[in-house]
Amino acid sequence: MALSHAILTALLDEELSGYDLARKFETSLGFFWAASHQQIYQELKKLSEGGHLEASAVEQAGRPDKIVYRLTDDGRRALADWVRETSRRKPAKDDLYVKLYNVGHTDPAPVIEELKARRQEHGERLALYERIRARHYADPSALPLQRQGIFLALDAGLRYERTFLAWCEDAIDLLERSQSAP
Amino acid sequence: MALSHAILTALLDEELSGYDLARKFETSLGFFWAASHQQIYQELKKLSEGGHLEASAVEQAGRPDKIVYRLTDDGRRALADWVRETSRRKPAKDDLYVKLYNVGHTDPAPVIEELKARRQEHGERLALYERIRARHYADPSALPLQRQGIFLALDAGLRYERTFLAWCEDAIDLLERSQSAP
DNA sequence: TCGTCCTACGCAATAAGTTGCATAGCAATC
DNA sequence: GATTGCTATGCAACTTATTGCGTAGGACGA
Repeated sequence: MALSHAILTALLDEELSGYDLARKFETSLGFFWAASHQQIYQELKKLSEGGHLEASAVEQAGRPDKIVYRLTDDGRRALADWVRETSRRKPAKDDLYVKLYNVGHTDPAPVIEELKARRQEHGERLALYERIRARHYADPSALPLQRQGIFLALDAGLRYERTFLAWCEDAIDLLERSQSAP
Repeated sequence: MALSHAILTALLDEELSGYDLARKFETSLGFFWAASHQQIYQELKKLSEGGHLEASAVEQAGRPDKIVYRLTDDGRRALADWVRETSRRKPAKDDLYVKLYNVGHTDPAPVIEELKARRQEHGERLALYERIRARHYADPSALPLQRQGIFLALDAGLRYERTFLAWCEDAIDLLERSQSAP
């Protein structure tokens, strides 16, 4: 009951094709709720059948035709209902933490390597978030309400990446020190 | 390919029944990889059939009999192989962020309520992590390697909760200010 | 013209996770 | 003696997500 709501959310302001949505889920909303194109197309079909979306075929010149989806009143209502429901937090579910539990039983070197790869990856993501913030959300309190919500999600992402990055550094330090002086 | 490895990891040092594992997954490892008892029992069956675990029935007096599982050499090897593989990060997938994207289109009040509930929840989790650290991991660099990995996971959890909590406060502030002075 | 890339949509199989229900022994308590 | 609660295990149905593959049109450059 979740990807469907993310899709409805993505269609709040604009009508999009499955392809457009798939691209959108590679950035923005996709930072907080990832989905592959296969999943998206399936979900779109269900949502249309359920009356939450309305599909219309659009002929295009110079490229394949497409199907564009837009929110129905029903869909808009269902989404608003969902926002009103309370949701539960989900545990992190990151392999890395499980791997850390293995550190005493297995060579820590590959885990250290993975930590370094993550440091790189999260550093890049952090830089990306920072660029987005500088470009679009420089003065949060001046934003209209609609953009404030998105800013807050971005801000959560920013803080998360920063925190993870700092942890990574310390984790690498600790494990490398233990390895060189056992 | 993930819960199975979490289960193997949980069985590194001790042999446990499905019931024991289910309880273990409510704390410690479960903070980083949640699983229900149904999932655990199914996975245990698969892992035994695959030769990664060995099952033995244990008769008990005063309570129902149980089945205890222990790692086979094969399982230990498979686990070590998995630790050596590199894994990818997973996106957060928290409903809350998707809901924030709805804030301009819907009444923000229920989202603010949810933020407050989360503040409470994450505050409690943080306090729990802090108690665990004070009790068992007061001096990280003095720990044996095996405990260091677990400490690092705990430390990641600690930092995450602290960061989330601070974000929550700021998010509530921002949204409440916007609401009272639109 | 051949290969590659982008747009655009989809199927099928499998894996992973959730929800609801069921069973059963024993202990303690009311 | 009936209810509640803990230990202990499981089935069945369903939803959600992943992986791999397939089709097809047009653009663009070598």
